[in-house]
Amino acid sequence: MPQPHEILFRTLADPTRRAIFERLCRDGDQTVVALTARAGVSQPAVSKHLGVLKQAGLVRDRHEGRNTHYSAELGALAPLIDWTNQMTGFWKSRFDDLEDLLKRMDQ
Amino acid sequence: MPQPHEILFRTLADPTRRAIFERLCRDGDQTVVALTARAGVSQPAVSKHLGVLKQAGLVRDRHEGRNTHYSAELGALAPLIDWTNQMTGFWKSRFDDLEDLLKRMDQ
DNA sequence: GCGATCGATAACTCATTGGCTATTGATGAA
DNA sequence: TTCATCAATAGCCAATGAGTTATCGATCGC
Repeated sequence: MPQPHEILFRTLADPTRRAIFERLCRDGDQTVVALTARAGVSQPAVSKHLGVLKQAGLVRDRHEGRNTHYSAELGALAPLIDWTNQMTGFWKSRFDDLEDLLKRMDQ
Repeated sequence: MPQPHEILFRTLADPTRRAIFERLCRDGDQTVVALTARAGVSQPAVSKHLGVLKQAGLVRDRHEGRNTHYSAELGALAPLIDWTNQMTGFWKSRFDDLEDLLKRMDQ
């Protein structure tokens, strides 16, 4: 399977899609109409974005009569956090290596 | 000005570009030829990616004779970390609000 | 000085994708 | 039952952008 952060970066790169996700994080559960009202794009566009977000595991949907409620799935952000930690961690490793080297030279 | 995380998501969405950045994080300073050797794409493509990364503040370049060395600028990742913290933070806020509400109902 | 290498730019192609309108299936209200 | 609303799908279009080859200025080694 592809690295878990791959799909997250790709999914969150689009501003409209990210705005929808942010809205769900800020305000919780939302129906498609509610989201469409503020998205600045058509309802089908919103539905498509929600489909992509769902595919990435970033949202869940819950059917209630003829309404569909979407909500953010914050746990799905974990690979993103892991990735940044790893990137900054690599630097620390190299720094530690340098420290070790200097220590060894000192002896 | 555009939100600082906007350009980061857009820049890091491309796998080839992200791989170049990861390589710089892992192994530090690299010339364009060295990066091209492992990138799986042509040298002009690598140069273009480095230009985009530089525009986003994610890398710095250092000229040394006819070689150009690039290095990762980890501080540029801060807005990404802030963004994820904010998203998860929103959830906590809503949870706190709910707690407050329940408390008030309890009285 | 001369040929070779480094890295950036130009010009182009092609696939991807985000947007739209139209439509349809499903549910709720009258 | 009938009409309206919700949300997803289909089909299309235009813009974006990642890749290519060709080239060019600059620097190094001989």
